[in-house]
Amino acid sequence: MKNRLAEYRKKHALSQDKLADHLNVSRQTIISIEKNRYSPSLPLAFEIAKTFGVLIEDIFIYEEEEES
Amino acid sequence: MKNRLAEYRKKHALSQDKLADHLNVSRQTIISIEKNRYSPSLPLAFEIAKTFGVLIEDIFIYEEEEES
DNA sequence: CCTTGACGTAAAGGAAACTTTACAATAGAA
DNA sequence: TTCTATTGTAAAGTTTCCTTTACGTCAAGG
Repeated sequence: MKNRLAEYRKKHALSQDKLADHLNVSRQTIISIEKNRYSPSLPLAFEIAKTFGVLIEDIFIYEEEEES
Repeated sequence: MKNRLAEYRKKHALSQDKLADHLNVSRQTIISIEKNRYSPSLPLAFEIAKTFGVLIEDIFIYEEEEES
């Protein structure tokens, strides 16, 4: 799973902190998603997409993941 | 968060068991999502949408949730 | 009847997502 | 230089997602 969160965030001139506030999550969560440490929950993915006025599919690019 | 998983599953003539197998998750997971006990992870949401050839937004309908 | 398939519940345990706190590094502005 | 904003790391704890196991119900077919 790739994502373009940092890209969209910068395009909208938001800091990680401001975005986290807006989404009601911690800054750590934003960092973790941007750095691809994990995927957001589906509700959070919806909130993110809504924030930028796009589809979930525009920000999050799904690719088969290798299983552990 | 509403979802139309059961609807899409039936439209494709799949049992919960077959769908679970196809998605590599347990039948409990399918039941829990259909019965709205929780939302799927984003990767699973992608797999589900892919299975039915639609967008995540077609199956999962986001609505502001009341916070505990 | 009895069996089988499909759907449902419950509970305990593990894994993934998210929080809070604390601290470090850099860049730009005063 | 010093201050502030921004991004980053790490660790410990909670909540949500998902698994496994076991069992209950109902309908359809033998």
